[in-house]
Amino acid sequence: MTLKTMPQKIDLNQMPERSLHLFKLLVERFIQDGQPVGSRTLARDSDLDLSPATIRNVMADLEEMGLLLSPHTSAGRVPTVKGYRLFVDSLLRVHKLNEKEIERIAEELRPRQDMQSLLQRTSNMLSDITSLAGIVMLPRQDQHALKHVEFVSLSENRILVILVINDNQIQNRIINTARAYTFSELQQASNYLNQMFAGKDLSIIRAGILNELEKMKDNVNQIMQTAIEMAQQAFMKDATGDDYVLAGQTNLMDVAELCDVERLKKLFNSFNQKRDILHLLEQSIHARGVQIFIGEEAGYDVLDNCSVVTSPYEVDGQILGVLGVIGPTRMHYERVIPIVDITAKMLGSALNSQN
Amino acid sequence: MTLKTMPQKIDLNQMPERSLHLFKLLVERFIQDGQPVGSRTLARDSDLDLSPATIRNVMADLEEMGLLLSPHTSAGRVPTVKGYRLFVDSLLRVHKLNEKEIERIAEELRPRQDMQSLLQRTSNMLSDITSLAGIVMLPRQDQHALKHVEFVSLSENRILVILVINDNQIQNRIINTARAYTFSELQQASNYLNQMFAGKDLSIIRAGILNELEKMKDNVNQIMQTAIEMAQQAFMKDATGDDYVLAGQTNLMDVAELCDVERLKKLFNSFNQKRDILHLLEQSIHARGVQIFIGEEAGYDVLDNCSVVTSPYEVDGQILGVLGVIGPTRMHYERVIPIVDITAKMLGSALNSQN
DNA sequence: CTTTTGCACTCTTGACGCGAGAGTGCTAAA
DNA sequence: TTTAGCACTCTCGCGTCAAGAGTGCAAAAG
Repeated sequence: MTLKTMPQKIDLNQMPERSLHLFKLLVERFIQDGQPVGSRTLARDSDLDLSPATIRNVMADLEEMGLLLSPHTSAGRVPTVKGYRLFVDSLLRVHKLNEKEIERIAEELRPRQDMQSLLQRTSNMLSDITSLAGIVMLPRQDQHALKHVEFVSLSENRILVILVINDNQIQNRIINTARAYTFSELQQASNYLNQMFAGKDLSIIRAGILNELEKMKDNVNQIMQTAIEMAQQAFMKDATGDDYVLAGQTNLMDVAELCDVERLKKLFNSFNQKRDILHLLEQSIHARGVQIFIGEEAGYDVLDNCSVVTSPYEVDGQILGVLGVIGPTRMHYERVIPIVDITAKMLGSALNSQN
Repeated sequence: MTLKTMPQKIDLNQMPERSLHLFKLLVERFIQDGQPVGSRTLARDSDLDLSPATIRNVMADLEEMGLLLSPHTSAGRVPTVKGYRLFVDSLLRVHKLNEKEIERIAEELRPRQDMQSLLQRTSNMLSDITSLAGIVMLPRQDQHALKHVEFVSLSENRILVILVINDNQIQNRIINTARAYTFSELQQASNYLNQMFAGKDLSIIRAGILNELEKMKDNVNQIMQTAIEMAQQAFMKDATGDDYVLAGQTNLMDVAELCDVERLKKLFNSFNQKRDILHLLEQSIHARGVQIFIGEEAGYDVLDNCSVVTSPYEVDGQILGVLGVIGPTRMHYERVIPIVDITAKMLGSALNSQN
């Protein structure tokens, strides 16, 4: 008795071929029309020539294994989270994308102005093409090689600092200074800093700056002092770009499973707070290839009835971030998975060619 | 007979004092609890000592004037759009904000890093403090005095152009060039352009550049040629910042009137498309002070059952943009109006002190 | 002339019951 | 092992019903 309730790993080889086949059919059917599917329907669908009663027996077995469950006695069955897991991991045949779709993706990911808008566009495209919500994490900031620093005086005591990082990221920061600086002072300061730090990582630069500050007590070189002071302000606080771009949230409002306003609100709120979602995305940052989170499997109860299909994207083998699609557990995985997969790859190369 | 159906202006002086009073009470009551209010309730609420029947007569009059209507025969009455109009224009007593709230606003609008984040914060604050959706239009771009231009080489044939405009806006644009430029070439080019165009408006600069291009055929000065060519690319396309920052959309999901998913979806979609909403905001850009759009009055049917309270914000008497709050028609105008009002003023001065 | 009382009427809302339909589980037969 | 038969259960839609809220109107009261 207790055995039945024990969550047990599914051993594919132990399972009758037929059961698996029927299970797959059931899941596909359910994904299609969202209704619990009953024995009769399944009997008709399957190419095997079996009576509903037989199907019922099989279904009872599958339910015992924890792959199916019925919402109530006289409804058909729906897949459980565990069922979906088995389905996507072992049963799913992924579609090939057709030429047109690939072209569409390539077109949208054409290298363009700046990274931000490329990522935005990627997210839009994902949501558009899947009719679900698209999400693209902004690149992780763990490596920032300073390419160039530049100062521009804005007013009396406000200076614009422009940092060019890794060749393709641009950061603007405004710092307030105690006194006004002349144009040439600023120029000399930036020359000095560029000479000293260009190519180095920001973390190293920070350490270096502290170092210089020490030395400075002895050294009265005005230029250096200016430069270091400004650098201090400019580099010290890290603009943590821990963030993502989300698109097509409204697509989720069509999904029948989520159409109660309370649930939607919770979901949207957690999109805004970003914390949970970021957490989830970060989990897949070191997976290689597509990863799938099903329902509240991952422990985020706002994602009940939702699945998230993710893939890291990388440039030069360096993983920069994660992108993906958020939708109902009942989504067309066979389409979504290759889309996410190919998008991640193409985004990688688009970013690469932008350098 | 036909007279009754004619939409007629309400003449306050023509209306019995008492009717107005009761009407105001009714609207306030309805705003409070969202239920159609009946004669008995209103009789209890009013300090006048009248029987429900009398109230009913008054209500019938008000309905005839088009200020009220009953959802069905045996429900109470609710204000019509016209009713709301009368209410907000003539009956409403605006609350004074208490110290704490003003402080809160001031705190959030403390001048900070860059304009973008200030506006974002303003929007968040508006939504937070009203429990509705906050919206802040990005400053109109009709005046862009070029303060400074700077070139930074990113790679072989990609150059970062930094435009500082109006002392407080920074634009980064990346342009692609046919050949690589040396550091000093870039420097000379920017010097040349700064000298020539600093302080001028972008539109004038564009004209100027075309002019120079003409002359250039004769002139073979390499520096100038480089500069003009790059400027051509950099200045020509206008980064139309026609846009806004929206916050707290999820607050609208609590609003009973909108809680059907279809309506919400439409509303959210039009937030995303931005077109309609921008249109609406632009209408109030030349109003002085707070303006209120009620329901589909303005002709945007997605805004059915919604009101938008807006106010332009300005620096040095120059109107930069519009901010406001979006909520159900049944909102606490007496609180929202002063909040929007004061926020617009404080945002103006925050932007001002940022220069 | 205004206000109130009384009353009939209308409309919503929730509860209840009912029957149809769908699907199940179990048992016994093939 | 599979199937047929059958009783059982649950949802869903529909109509009914009574309660409650609020109205409009007419006649009485002030």
